Amino acid sequence: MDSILDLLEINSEDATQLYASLKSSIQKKTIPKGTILQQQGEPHTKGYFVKKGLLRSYTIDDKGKEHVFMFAPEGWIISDIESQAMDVPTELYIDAVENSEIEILDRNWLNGRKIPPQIFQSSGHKLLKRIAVLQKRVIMLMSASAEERYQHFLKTYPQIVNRVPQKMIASYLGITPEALSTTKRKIFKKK
Amino acid sequence: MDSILDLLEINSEDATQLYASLKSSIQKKTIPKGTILQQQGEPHTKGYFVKKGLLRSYTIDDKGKEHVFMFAPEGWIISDIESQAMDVPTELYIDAVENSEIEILDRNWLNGRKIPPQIFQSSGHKLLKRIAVLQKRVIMLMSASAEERYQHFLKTYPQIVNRVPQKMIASYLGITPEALSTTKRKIFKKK
DNA sequence: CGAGCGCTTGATTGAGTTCAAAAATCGTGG
DNA sequence: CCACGATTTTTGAACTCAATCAAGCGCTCG
Repeated sequence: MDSILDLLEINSEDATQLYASLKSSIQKKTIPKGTILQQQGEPHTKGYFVKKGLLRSYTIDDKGKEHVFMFAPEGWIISDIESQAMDVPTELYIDAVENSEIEILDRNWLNGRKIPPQIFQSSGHKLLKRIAVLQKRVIMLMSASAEERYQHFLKTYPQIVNRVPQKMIASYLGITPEALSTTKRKIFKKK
Repeated sequence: MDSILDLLEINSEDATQLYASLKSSIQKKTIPKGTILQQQGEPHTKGYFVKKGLLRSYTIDDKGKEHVFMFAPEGWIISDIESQAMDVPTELYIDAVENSEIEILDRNWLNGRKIPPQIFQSSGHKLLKRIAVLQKRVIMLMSASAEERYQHFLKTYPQIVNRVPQKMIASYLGITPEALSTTKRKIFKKK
């Protein structure tokens, strides 16, 4: 686990609101597909608000294997919350899956001092939602088969399914691309 | 840590304020080992602050298998954040692993309306930490072997290891009790 | 003090991985 | 806009780790 900011997923309405309160420290950027915004080991994580395009965060384990932690389409913020909350170097890479327009929030973007209470309060609810998503993910990883996980992913992230390579979805689900391919064939046969 | 109020790490003035806003809904209880506080399917979750003892939350999947989601020793609050944030019936059972003294917070305990903004802000950091823990857990579940997970659990929760049955630890790690037994044997042989 | 629960051990099974290679798709330059 | 090389996806076979099934041991607590 590299950074705490990557963990945060908030929706576009709230992100827009938050943006207004932070604009002084915001830096806009247009980046091509494949751009790496942050790498494992960097001392601090930043927040990346996606105006257009798609980012993802992921770790690379000691065997060199990638594990996608989250995707962030338009209107989302992606960051490494663990790095931020625990004040440790980030464990997460963040890169662009598509050509993207982003706004970079400085490393204190989630720091209470910078954010007006009423907005923090509303973003507090976002934190709860983020916890809810992670809770569900943990339960899925512990108890669900590859097929169940994929079905759940289809339901939960229909807007992402067709925009990212299969191998990244497989990585998000915690299985190999080969296993995902087999799973899809099995699902298709059922129908 | 004597009370829920201490968990929020707030000064006495704020504490008094918060206490006033919450006391109507706090209910103290002493419960024996095995008491089930909340069951899957109940429309609302509550918050349980552990003064003494140990609680856990878990799901039971369609094959009847238990999956421990978290443990809560002294000073922790346990609840179903997903149920609360998404306003859906709870998926989690919560019960007592040991005889425990608890304070029960009504189902709106995390609701911003009830809590003064400056206090909510301080608890915001706690939410971030909780997200950080879940982030780590997801990454462990995706990338680590049974042995690595167990080693990580030993490091992270030394205060819990000797207080809960092996089968619950196995369940928390996402493996069977048999596999945990084998894993421990392997670790022991190494030394 | 014995019945049941929890832990361990071993044998078998199975879902998913690894490895290899072919088929499909993508993207870039001419 | 096409063509060709690179990347991604699929398919298949062999293998691996943990799950399942089954049996025995040892504690505890009723």
